[in-house]
Amino acid sequence: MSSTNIKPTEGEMEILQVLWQQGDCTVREVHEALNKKDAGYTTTLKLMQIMHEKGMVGRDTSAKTHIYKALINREKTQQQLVNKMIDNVFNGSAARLVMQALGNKNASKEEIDLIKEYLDKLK
Amino acid sequence: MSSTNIKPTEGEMEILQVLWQQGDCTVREVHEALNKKDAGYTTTLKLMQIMHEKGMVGRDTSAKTHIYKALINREKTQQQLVNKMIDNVFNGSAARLVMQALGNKNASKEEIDLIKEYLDKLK
DNA sequence: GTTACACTACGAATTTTTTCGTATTCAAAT
DNA sequence: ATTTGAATACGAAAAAATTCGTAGTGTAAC
Repeated sequence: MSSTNIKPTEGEMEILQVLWQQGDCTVREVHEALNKKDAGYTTTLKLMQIMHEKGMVGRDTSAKTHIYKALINREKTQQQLVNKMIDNVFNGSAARLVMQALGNKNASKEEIDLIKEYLDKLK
Repeated sequence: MSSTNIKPTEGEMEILQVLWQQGDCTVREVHEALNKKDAGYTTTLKLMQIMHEKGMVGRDTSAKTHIYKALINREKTQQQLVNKMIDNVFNGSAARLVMQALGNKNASKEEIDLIKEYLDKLK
């Protein structure tokens, strides 16, 4: 029961996305990356401070402008969320989630090939 | 902006699961299907009443014991949630979600074959 | 040094979700 | 008819998540 079982909220996920993608960031950088018209700067700030309290992100406060970094692992977090969705939405069937994910527009031919390749490796 | 954009909460999803799987149910049936030790009967009841207000479920109140049924479409709802997760967690890549889903979770050989078959059809 | 500015801290209001206690109703068994 | 048990209705508390206003603080420019 360590860094496992951390369950980011939706708002927190958006912020983690930015941190994972862009690396360490200031609050302003994060705030601008997610350009939400419906939320002010201090909202983002507060969220990130809360995430810090929860141990999801670390920060360097040596300078006036603090630098945040994701502390929880990207893949592990994704895995958790996917597993949860498989249970919660697809009754435990990974296959059904996969098909649902591919069923709509989202998958290009390249992506599908990638997946087939991956499946062959799994076998 | 009709039945789209309905975003069930986690608790609501659990209830929808039951309704989708078992078909129409009484509150008690649902409540027992999700045997949560941490929530009483009236909690489930209230949730289902709220879902009714939101239009997620319908109910037959002609008898004393009301019968609830899911009103929102299972596949459509699943698709919504998956798409959201692809955006929110996997930066828009369906393939990455798929691989993450298959990577850890116990995807059986049968499931994997099923998926390959499915992929071939997509092409 | 003073001003101006951008940043963080903090508290609090709001909204959403979850939970439950209590009242009421209905029907079946006594 | 009365009791009893199981169901719904309702209000409201509690918890969680989101939002923002305002105050304070440090730094750079003047």
